[in-house]
Amino acid sequence: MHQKYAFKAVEEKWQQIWEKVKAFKVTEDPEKPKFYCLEMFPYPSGKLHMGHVRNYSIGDVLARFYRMNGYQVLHPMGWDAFGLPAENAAIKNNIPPAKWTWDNIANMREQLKRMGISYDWDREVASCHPNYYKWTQWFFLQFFKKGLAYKKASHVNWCPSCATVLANEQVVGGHCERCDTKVEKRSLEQWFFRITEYADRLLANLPKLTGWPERVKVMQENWIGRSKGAGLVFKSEDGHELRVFTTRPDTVFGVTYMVIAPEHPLVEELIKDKPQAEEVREFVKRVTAQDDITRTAADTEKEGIFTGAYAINPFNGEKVPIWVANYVLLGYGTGIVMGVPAHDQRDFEFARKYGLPVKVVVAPPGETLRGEDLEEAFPADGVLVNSGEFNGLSTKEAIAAVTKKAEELGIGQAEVNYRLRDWLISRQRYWGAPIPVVYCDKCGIVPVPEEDLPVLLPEDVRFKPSGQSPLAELEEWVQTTCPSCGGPARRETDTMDTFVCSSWYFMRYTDPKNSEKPFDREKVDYWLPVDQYIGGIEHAILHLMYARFFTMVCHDLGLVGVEEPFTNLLTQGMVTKDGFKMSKSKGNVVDPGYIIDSYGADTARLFILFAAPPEKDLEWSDQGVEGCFRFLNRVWRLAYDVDTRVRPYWDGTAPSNLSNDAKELRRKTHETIKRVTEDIKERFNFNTAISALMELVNSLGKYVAEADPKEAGPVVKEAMEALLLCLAPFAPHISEEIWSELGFEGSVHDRSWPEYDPAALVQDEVEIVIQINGKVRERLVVPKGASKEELEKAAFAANKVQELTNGKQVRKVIVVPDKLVNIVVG
RNA sequence: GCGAGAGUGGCGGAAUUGGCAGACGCACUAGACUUAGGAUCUAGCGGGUAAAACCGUGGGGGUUCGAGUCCCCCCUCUCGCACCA
Repeated sequence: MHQKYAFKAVEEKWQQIWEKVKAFKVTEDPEKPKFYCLEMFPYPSGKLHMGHVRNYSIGDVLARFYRMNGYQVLHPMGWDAFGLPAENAAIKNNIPPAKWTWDNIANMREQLKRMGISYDWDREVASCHPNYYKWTQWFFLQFFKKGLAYKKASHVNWCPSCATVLANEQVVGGHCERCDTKVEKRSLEQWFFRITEYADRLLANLPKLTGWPERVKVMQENWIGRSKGAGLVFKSEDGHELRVFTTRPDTVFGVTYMVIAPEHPLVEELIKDKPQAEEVREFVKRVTAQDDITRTAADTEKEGIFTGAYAINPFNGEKVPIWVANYVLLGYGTGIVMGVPAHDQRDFEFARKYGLPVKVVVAPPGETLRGEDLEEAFPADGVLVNSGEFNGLSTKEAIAAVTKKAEELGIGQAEVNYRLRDWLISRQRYWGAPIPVVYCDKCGIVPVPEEDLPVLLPEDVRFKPSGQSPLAELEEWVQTTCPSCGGPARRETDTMDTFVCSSWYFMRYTDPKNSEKPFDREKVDYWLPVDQYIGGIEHAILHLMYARFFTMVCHDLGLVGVEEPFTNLLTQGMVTKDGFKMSKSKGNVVDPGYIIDSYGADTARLFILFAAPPEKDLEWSDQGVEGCFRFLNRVWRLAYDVDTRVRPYWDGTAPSNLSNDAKELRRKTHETIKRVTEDIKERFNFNTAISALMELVNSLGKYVAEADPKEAGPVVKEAMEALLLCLAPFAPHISEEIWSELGFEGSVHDRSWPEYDPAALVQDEVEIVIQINGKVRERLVVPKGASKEELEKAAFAANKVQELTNGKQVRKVIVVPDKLVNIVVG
């Protein structure tokens, strides 16, 4: 064994061996329990960053741990390879997106291999490969057949910088989730997935996801935003239907005006021939020009204008004015709201501003409220007043009664509304999976037949600096024949949102080479659900909700048995430096490649796991890395010492009368096994698992230096073996090298995870604490398991205790065996 | 404003069931080895004191023999949502 820890040689050696023998290849084995360990696949930007290192190091610990525990472990890796950066690079450097992407993949694959992550590389997928996106397109066709994919015109989010539309989920605070540009509204015809049809299931299943962080579930719940209420139909004087959604149908007698969203198509109808028409048009123009953030901020001043039209309240026949106002959104409910100022704070503010009447219809039991006296709305439950036949009912009763009445009159029904919108999946971009549809003058929208898939993305394209997709201008690609009538037709030139590609990759991993179908039912059912999914919190809504939706659809299509894809979810924290997320613009990026070159992959992995628990943010520390490097060097020196001095004697059996030091080391060994096992399996606290290993190394080092090698042999062997086995998931290369150098058999990674011996943990003696009035005054070493009486006696026998209790009255003595004695004196 | 989470040495963080606060690591200090030390080893390392006492887990109160941990009130920070009818 070399005296010096040559990490570079060690890591390269084992990486080559593992690759050659395909150490981490896995297949289905119904005899064994399975563990599907998945890390979110990366966008191939070209270089690994520390967030990746953290993500994959966490996953690799679990994968290796469960493998050693006898599981068939599926641990795959692939590439979320479509997306805009490839196009930007193409424009900037004149490299085709495909080449740029594949070069990046090659680089990053090399870096991952240098990290020593235990992937089954035979299962690698890349979403930009025709063998993959063929099936993405196939899914689109299945969705289309089921009516879950459809095209419609609507007001959509447009990112001027990305030159494409975005899904609602990809707009964060009015800005593009990707590039942070302010998003605009455009009226366009686009493809959607009908995710709203699954809103209830997506919501209902959330409580079942017990292995998910609470906050992710809350975020999804808020995003889906279910509210129960009623749909009611009002009519304008000239006969237009005004459908509203309300969560408070009980307040319908309190309606004193109606409000319609400025963008609502009905506005034009209502103001026709009205003297206010021009004024209203100008108002609409002004409001719609505002960006969404200002428009929807809670503190934006409510503004409105009377349309000149009136509506009739179907419940009491009252005639109320119809207004247009900025606080009503076209995108939620019906875009029309009944104004009940007495019981809704927004309506109240609006009514006060424009002098509209405030009519109280709900009051606290036994009290009277007067609309003109109110200083704010009364939104709480109460008893109905001024509401005709419904007077005297409670809010709850009235909601039911009014809804029922509306049904009888044929003017409404109970309704559930969602904040969730359908998923806009078209992108006006080139580097994505083409939507497999053609437009025929005769037949209209025609899906491409399954046997014609994939619709290949032409790779020989030229980019203009304008940022526009070159697909639309590629006439030879756009022009095609209609699969239905054979006549001339034009291809859809939009591609799919990359989140579509990433919504099913975890299923493809189970059968990545299948050319007949996206994946085999038996294989996917063997592996799914993913037992542990690991990734960043930024996907709490986006990817994680889309993937759940996709899995449900696949379930309904009979493609997979499960409805929920991810049993346990771990959201890792950010890697920061100087308190900020690492980013090029901040100039605080630490390159993993540099760390691996300078200290090795084992050190990099160890540091990133040791510095903080996985869910928390992790502050990068160059000195912390040094510390971990020093630790691995200590492990190496320890192994070297053991190899030269103890190993010749370690194959005998341990004497039955071990010295106290030897016993203590055995205890430490087994305690370490216990702690590391529990920290990995039950708590994901890799930082404390590593500190336990450090403690073992410290004890072992001390023992080896002091003990007689002949006596120490077997005990040291046991400790060393446990150390290497427990260290293997964290620092796989050095563990493997020392394992083999010390003459242990086979690969450390093929060995069973060690079990601790409870007998070795038992101590003959324990140190207990003697407290007086709750303060520690003395420590005593007593036989383990001593009785309460014995402990009390021993405590009072101690000099210090006698001194301090002398002349005082002992009021109470609390004895906790093997822990403490607390003497209360007064 | 609403919801979730957090607040412990100079720093990252431990403390799993209410029972020795600060494991482990970093930084720092002293010493050893050395031509040298940014290597390695030994010792120390919350504040305070000559040593003790004493003080100490964001602040205040409470329960308890005993509270970082449980309860109530408050402060600060982070994240999410925010005119959703």
